[in-house]
Amino acid sequence: MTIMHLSESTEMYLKAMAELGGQDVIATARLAERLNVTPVSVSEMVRRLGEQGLVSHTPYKGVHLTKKGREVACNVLRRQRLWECFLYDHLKIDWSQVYEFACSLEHATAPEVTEALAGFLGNPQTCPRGNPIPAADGSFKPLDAMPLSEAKLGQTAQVLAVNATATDVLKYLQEKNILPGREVTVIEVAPMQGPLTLHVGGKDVALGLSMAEFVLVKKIKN
Amino acid sequence: MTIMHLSESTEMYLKAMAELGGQDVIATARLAERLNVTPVSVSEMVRRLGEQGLVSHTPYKGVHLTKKGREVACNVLRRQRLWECFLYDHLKIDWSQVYEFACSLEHATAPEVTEALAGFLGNPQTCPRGNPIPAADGSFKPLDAMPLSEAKLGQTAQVLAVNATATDVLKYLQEKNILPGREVTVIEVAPMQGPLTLHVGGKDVALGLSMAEFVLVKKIKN
DNA sequence: AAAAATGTTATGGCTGACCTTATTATTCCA
DNA sequence: TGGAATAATAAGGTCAGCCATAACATTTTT
Repeated sequence: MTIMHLSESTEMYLKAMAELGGQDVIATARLAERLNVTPVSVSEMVRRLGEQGLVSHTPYKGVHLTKKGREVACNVLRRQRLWECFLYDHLKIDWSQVYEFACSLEHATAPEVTEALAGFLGNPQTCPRGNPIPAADGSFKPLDAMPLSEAKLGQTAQVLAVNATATDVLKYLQEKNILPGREVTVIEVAPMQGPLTLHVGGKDVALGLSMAEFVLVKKIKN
Repeated sequence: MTIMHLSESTEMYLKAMAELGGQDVIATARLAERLNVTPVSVSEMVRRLGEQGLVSHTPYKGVHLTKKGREVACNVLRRQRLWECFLYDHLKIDWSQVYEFACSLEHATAPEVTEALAGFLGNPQTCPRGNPIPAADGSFKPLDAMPLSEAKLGQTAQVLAVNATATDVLKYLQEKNILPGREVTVIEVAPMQGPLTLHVGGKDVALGLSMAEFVLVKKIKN
């Protein structure tokens, strides 16, 4: 693997794609949203990433990670999630803030430090948000889960992971107790892309569909 | 204290000044050396830092930290050195590499993380290189030490701290056993800014004067 | 099939932190 | 005191990563 210096920005683009795409093709607009930049900026950056062989872009159809890009992205995710573990388990940083702090650290982490950290933490398999941590060799088994947004009325499911990254979103989910391990039941599905109403931890909670997309669950009943 | 985003570069300049100046006036050329940039770039940056009230510059006389600049610098040093402790004590990173890895992390560390880390580490007072760690409020008692470069022939002294930052320099000092806690005896002082010859750990070691400036010692005999 | 929405490209601009080269100012020292 | 060394300033350039605006292409919806 060629050694090259990837900028923080590059890492953020690749990570975003891994987080919200995995293998699939991703709309450039989704990237713009998640990264908080304009679509024009995404287009520019996607071209640069394409030139570096990290992504492959079919105009008007979306963009996806190449093998090389996915390797880099998994590496970034590994660092990110290991730091999340450290910040949460050892530094007792608030759950909703862990992602953003880990994100900064991630970009500044040399491979030696990453592996030493993994050892220190005991090679954890998931981060505090429930997402799997890719192995040092880049291998990565995605969760067998579905987005809560696809759950049917009456369904009870267990939250496996939260794939959101924005601190305010994480804070909201934390307050509403929509956290890994919890069980939620869908008690209402409003029409017209309206919110889901969930029963969780003895309370009813309304959750917008777009937020529900980032809550990954496993059916456990019905 | 006004909240503002200081760039990584700004932090590096201020840290460099704190490391090699403390209170004193520093020649812009020394900054250029340590930061590995041209004197012209230092001039530019010093102007910018001056405009932000972080340093005060008297042309041809040098530059020094303002109160505000020193506060920021101490904060940076605190983060830097706390990470050094973590990397060395917990991740078992090689002594000579700890500085550079900590340096990257430092710029990416939020105040909450800094303080949580300090707590986790048990509020250490010195970093693995022997330098004192400024307190959270910015207070900072410098070492009562002299540079080894000023030691006289025949002098025996104990190394208190190593103020070098370049990994190759640290590696050299590590190999030669010039480390905090060690005792060194000056057995020769070559003329014309020539090297010192030291006796340390049963061996004789030659040390250039400029490197010796970054080894801080306390006289213990003669 | 036309209109609306979405995605892409082109152009030009900005910022921070560097760089080089050349000129000018100051300080130091013999 | 005059030349050498050092420091500062000026002018112009680069690069990444963003921005806005506008034109154009494609896809989706009606």
